[in-house]
Amino acid sequence: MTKAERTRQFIVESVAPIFNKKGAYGTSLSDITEATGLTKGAIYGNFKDKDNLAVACFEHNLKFFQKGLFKALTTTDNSWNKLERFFTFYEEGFEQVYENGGCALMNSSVEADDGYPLLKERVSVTFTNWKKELAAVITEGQMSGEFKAEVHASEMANLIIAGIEGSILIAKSTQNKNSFGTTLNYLKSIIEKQLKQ
Amino acid sequence: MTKAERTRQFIVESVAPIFNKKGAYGTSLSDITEATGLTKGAIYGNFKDKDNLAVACFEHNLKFFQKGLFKALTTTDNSWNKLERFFTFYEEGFEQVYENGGCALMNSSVEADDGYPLLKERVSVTFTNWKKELAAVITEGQMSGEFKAEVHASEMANLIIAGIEGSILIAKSTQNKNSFGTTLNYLKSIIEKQLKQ
DNA sequence: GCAAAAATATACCAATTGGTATATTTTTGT
DNA sequence: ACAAAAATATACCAATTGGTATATTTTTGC
Repeated sequence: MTKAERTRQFIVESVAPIFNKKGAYGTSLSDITEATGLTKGAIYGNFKDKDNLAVACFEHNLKFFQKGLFKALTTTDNSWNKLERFFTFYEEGFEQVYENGGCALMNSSVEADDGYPLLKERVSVTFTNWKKELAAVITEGQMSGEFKAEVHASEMANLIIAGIEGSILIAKSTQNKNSFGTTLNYLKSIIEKQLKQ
Repeated sequence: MTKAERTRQFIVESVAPIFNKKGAYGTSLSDITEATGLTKGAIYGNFKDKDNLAVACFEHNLKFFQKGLFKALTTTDNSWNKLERFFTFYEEGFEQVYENGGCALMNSSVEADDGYPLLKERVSVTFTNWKKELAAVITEGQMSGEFKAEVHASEMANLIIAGIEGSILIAKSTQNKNSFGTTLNYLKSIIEKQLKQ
């Protein structure tokens, strides 16, 4: 690992939480130099411009989430246990998400709504993939006879994701951490009723 | 209605959609003067500063929503019909919300997360009130025997709001308008099963 | 229709923004 | 350990930012 690579990573790790909290518009270069202790020269030596740094930070913020998703859904377990692991991952990871400025997907989506076409597209694709992966687990459970056949898998996947994102939003906004876990568990219990034979 | 009041309203109406799309950080004074055709002098003659204008715009963006909520929930109808009206209001109003830059509550919440303590507080209170009003309708339905007694009203209210907000987020992000209505209806059908005796 | 008052425009301000050319320091392979 | 290369710091840039003092225009009550 070369010096440059280490510095790049150091910058991303230092700046990613700030971008997530303040947004790309809201984070200034002085925020960045202050957080890293580096000068503009060093920043621009490692990243072409602020937009490129913003995307790198988004990817970094997303990695944590993607790993958890992957770990939960790619097990040899039965389908409901996969979904349950998925819910547990969110429950356990929420504290960190909360302290880190909330869900990077939501934040980036809201900010990239106007302008930032690159980031906007990245967010859109991530949502779509997330939906697909969840829907696949549901379909799989239907094929094996574990889940009810009449459930519309992709609608259900959409609702689960919506419920999670909305719960994060409310918990953050009302500064009520506990409300997330409560709502998530309630959602889980309803989903379970809907899915299980 | 004095000239100043008319101008204030004109400014808010012209600028509110921009604030909702670009955010308070992202909207510059030149955006504002350009959109209104007025000069800085006129803007600052009517609003103390940008923050005050931002709050006024937020209130304006919220009015539409609050009126609909009020209309849906304050009828002499039975409780489920109230909730159904509520869902219908969102379904019908979504087009406008979509074109206007999304849910003002969500956008403001995400942006006001860091800084903007005044706006942050306004958003928090609005969410809390929304939750209370929904929960009250559910409790009312339980008292009259229309809804199942074992349902936890405020958890259910939280889940409904989370589902709606999350659905807006996904629909906007993936630029799939239809997904909102589909998810909303699915949510409604599940809630109905949970609530009705 | 005419002063007084209110609203708006003009012309400015310091501070900050993202970004860059160049000088200096630090890493690197040998 | 030393020269070449890479990384970082310094010093600058034009443009834009939010904001204001003052001049001008428009509205208002009489």
